[in-house]
Amino acid sequence: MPRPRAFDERQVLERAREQFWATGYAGTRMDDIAQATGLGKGSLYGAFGDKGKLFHRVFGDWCTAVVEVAEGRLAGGPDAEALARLSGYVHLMAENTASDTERRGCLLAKGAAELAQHDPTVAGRSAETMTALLTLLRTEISAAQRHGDIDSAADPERLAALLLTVVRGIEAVGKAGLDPETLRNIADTALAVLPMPEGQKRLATGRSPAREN
Amino acid sequence: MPRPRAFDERQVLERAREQFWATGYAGTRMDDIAQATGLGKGSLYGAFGDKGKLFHRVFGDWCTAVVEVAEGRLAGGPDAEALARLSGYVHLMAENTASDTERRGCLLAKGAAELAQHDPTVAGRSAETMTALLTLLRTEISAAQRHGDIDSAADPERLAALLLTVVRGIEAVGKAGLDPETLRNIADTALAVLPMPEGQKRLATGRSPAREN
DNA sequence: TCAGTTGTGGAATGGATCGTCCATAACGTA
DNA sequence: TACGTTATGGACGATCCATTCCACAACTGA
Repeated sequence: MPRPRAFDERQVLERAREQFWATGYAGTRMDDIAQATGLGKGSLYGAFGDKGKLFHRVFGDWCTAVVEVAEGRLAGGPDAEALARLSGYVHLMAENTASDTERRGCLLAKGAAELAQHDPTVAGRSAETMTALLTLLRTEISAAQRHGDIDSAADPERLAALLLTVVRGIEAVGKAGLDPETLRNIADTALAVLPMPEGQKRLATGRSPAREN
Repeated sequence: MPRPRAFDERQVLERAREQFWATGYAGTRMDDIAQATGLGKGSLYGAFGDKGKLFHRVFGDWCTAVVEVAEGRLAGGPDAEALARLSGYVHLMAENTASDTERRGCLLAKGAAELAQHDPTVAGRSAETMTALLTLLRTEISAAQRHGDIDSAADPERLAALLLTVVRGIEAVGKAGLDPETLRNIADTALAVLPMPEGQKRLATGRSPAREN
């Protein structure tokens, strides 16, 4: 009956995300998005509402993706490899920031910085994302403790919060201008200082540690 | 000869900072600043140039203040108290974010997130600030190592980068919505995991540690 | 007291931007 | 094939905002 849409919604959202990511919410014009997607303004507004709704959609999808990446790296697997999974995740996040030569940073951080204060939707979604990441990290830390790779006297909740803070902090100091090599070192160091069980030797925190994956 | 200014420049900058802090760069209008300071637009532009220059001024002052706070807490003092100074600093930063009920975050992070990508002045100034903080932290960590409060096998440069990341990360996850109590715990945990010298008992990382100042 | 210089503040300007509107196009169904 | 419904996209209106302009005020040195 009706005329069907001539565009792929996912693709449009992708282009819109690129724009918001590159120039922030206030800094991107709807005309930019129209141009980038090839859509006319009428179609854009007809399909997504207004600028705010479109951003919420993009922001929400991004948050979902952030959690999915973490799930892909962390969730599931034998306890014996839990520490390796944690290490892989933290290093992956550091590498993402280190290789972000355009200094775009993370849309989650950027959006939260710009809008969380005044936009309850953004604030709520970012908070949800944080707690989801916390849960994933805590689960993995508990697994590593069961296998004896992390001191079981430590509170997994607290270590999870610390690792989350380091991951998000790497993003922040990266955007603030620290060089890629330093960012990678931070990931190393954060993993190296995790408390080992009594009597077990801790990983190197010295000047030339072999980077273990 | 000329007519003297009828306003206090410092005070005007303070009000302008409040505005930029509250609503970001793109989000604040020059009219807002004119209203907040009581100045007319002519005076504002005559005294500070344009919006960009005014923001650079405010941003620069903020960065200076951030470093000064760190210097006040960290620089100087006996080696025996170096670890306590580090602890005080990290906890102070956590407390700042924890008590920021308006979720304004830090202007340094906010400004860098919004502008660093496209504004070399902001990018440069924030990078300078990071390296200044790194230097302060490294010096203090070395002092604590001399006194035997931190394992001297650890690289002070790396530990400093880790602590800086934690401090900036607390700011980030705070803005993202983690609750104040968690933020305070993160500061505790970050200090607790610092490597102790061989054979010395590490601080508690367990579930109910006494918060030492 | 007067002249010259700079500060003041609000009106005016010019450009940019969000969102709407509408004539037209494309599709499925009867 | 004709019709109803939705999509399309570019022009348009209204608003907003940074910056300039200008008439006037305040001050100092001569």
